[in-house]
Amino acid sequence: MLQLTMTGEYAVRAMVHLATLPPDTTVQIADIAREWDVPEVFLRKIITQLSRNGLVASYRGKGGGVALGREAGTITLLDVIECMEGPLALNACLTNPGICHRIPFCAVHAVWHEAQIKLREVLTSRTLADLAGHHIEGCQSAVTLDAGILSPTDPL
Amino acid sequence: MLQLTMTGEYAVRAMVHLATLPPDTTVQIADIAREWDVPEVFLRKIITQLSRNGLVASYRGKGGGVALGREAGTITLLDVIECMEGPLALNACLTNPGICHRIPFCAVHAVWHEAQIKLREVLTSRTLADLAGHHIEGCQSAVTLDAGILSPTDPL
DNA sequence: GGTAAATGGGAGTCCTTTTGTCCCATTTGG
DNA sequence: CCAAATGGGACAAAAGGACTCCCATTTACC
Repeated sequence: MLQLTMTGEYAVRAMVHLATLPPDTTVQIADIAREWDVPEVFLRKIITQLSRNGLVASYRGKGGGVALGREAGTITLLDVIECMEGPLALNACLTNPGICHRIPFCAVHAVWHEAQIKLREVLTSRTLADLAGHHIEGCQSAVTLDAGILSPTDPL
Repeated sequence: MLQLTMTGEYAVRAMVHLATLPPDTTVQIADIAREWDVPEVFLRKIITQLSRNGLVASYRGKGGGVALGREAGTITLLDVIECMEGPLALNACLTNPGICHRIPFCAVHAVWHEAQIKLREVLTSRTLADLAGHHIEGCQSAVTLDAGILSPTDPL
């Protein structure tokens, strides 16, 4: 299917969570799992993978936990997704040219190529810092909503 | 996975094939299957689905076959893909808002929304007429290559 | 009418991927 | 040493993808 998997989705949630914390703060996987509705043991696998690629730093032993592996401003959404799902390939012919023997005269291939470039552009245009910032703002808006200062129907 | 399925890929091949034919020409499914390396029985299922949505017109009985259901210029790549794979949804939260209880303050959701719009733009920017045209040109280039007028290393 | 040639449709098979779980090893602070 | 944390391998259930089989239906032509 042309859709992000739960693995990728969960990874993004975890990374956004980490990005909202003050730099170098560590948090435990169980806490992330609880707050973002992710099965804990599964999230452990996911974070291990992120850790192997340097996107998160993990600390074992009592008092350990995980933190962002690099500065939030240097990690894009695409980084997280490709870490879990492998290189982006909207169509198999984009990574494995041998599959389609009609390249180089396949016009469809060119369209997929263009589509993939556009998708990459969007997915690399926001860093975790951006996403975390908006997330925090959004939460504050929500709190404001709860406080009744804004009507629930007001546009954000 | 974030990738087109074989079902969608085969459907595109078949539609491009139909679009290269003169208007209202019918061809048999077995012929398309043979020429484009698609399992015939499987392609029959795919074309049935395209037929149900009016993208192809099918004629049963001896001497029957299939043809384009509408003018090639009115059918986009997205039409074909969505016919086979359902509505485009890069992330589940785009079609099923209830899944993510953090909307409307989820910044990631907004990114997926933008990415999907861009992807739709590309996939709707080319009709089968465009693709068939380029396909024919490409084939002619290939023929020219075969004739030895151009070197195989010459850029197309 | 009968037969051959074409698409239509339901059911089912096989395989891979996804989405997890279980259990235990390893690390580390107190 | 013990409790608390991550790491890793094996495994399991469920879903989805990629087909096949069998037969029904339609139609042209003799």
